[in-house]
Amino acid sequence: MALSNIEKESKYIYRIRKTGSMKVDAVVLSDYETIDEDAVEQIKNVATLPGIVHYALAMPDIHWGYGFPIGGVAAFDIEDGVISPGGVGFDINCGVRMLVVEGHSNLVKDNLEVIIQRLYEAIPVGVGERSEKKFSRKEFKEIVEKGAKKVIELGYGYQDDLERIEDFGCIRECDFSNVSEEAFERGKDELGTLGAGNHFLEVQEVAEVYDEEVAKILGVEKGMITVLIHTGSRGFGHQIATDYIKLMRDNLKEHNKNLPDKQLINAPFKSDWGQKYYSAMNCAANYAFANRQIITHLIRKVFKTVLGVNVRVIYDIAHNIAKVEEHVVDGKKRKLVVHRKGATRAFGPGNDVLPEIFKRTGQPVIIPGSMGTASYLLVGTKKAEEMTFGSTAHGAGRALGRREATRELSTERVLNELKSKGIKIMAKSKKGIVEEAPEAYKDVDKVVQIVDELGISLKVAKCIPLGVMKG
DNA sequence: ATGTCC
Repeated sequence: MALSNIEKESKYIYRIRKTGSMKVDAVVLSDYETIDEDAVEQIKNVATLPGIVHYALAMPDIHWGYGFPIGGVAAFDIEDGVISPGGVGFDINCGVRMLVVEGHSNLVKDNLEVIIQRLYEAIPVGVGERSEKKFSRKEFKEIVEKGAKKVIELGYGYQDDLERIEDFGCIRECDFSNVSEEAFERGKDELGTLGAGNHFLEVQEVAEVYDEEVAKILGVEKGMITVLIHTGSRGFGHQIATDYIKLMRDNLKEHNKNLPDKQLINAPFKSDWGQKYYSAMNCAANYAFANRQIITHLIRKVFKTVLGVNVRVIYDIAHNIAKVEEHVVDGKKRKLVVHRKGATRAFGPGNDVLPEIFKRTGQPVIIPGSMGTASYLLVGTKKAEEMTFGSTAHGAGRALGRREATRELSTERVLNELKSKGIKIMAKSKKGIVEEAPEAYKDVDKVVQIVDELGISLKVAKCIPLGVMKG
């Protein structure tokens, strides 16, 4: 790979010194072999944006995305910095929630086929798939302004679930009046649906525990059955991203005239357009928290009905979002707009925003693997707060583009490989199976090893898949 | 990711 101007700073830390219009350095946390040149070009572009602070960062799962790379973290000064839809991603608050099933694991294993089947029947999955449940416009507004809390009030889950969700499942700086009618129309029938692409629902087993004490506090033990939900804000968030990319393009021509890449379209955070996008984006973030909450409720119903067992929430994280946070930069506390696109918040022990239960451990971090590979539960660290604006990786990261994967892999082979590992799969589309094949992704074990070794999040447990459901 | 192009 011909990466120019990249310096090895230490193991897994590579720095690209600022040149040209870059305002800060770019830093890539990865092993050299897997760094993709196009994605490095993107992180260098991000470093040119107004008000960027300290450095533009890339996590070990970095790969090419719309404008900003996926696996990217960029923090902007709240006063003279910007907010960019491309720095959040189209699937606003795409994220992961981990659940644990109470009762003996063999009960689930012996009934796996029926459990997967029932989950498949209970949770709408696939492109454009609608929910049976219809919410009124008034309810919908409250859901996108109050997030998981509102759907819990409507009967989808328990009050206790809330402290097990990042930001308690609600981002307050939101305003439904900044959401288009079209976004509402697309979103109103999709609450409680999984979607397609890399979204999935997986039944897993805790195969290994690296830190017994922390695992116990988080609520997992070796041998337990977990369920992982990976989904986001569906057509609702997608439409909000689309709307504001266009609005910023039409209304902020002068501000955006010197962009190295049109896809980096952005607005000054404190400007009208910046605030409008921020408040609409947060509606989508709340929608996604509510979506994962409703899906949790549907999963609980299946496990209760089929096996008579309860399901608890371990944690729910966002990995496509921009947030206002306080961080210490060069010894000074500053208010920043932190963009995490394919990156997970990883706040450490003692952080003020965490609930009591996680004050000792740091916040739980969930890093899912690709279909048929392991997923990890970790905790955030002080080191992440010092080094990465409190961030870590979000997954395996694509190695092959969707088109490449479709060309190079066969559905049959992917299915046979899953079968040979004893993994049950229910999938809506054949196309999805090849696009999401393990071979299309980097090695999640390696990504997790790197973030753990860097100390920006620490391994707690590893879960291996038993059954998976996909769009 | 996505009513896989307005």
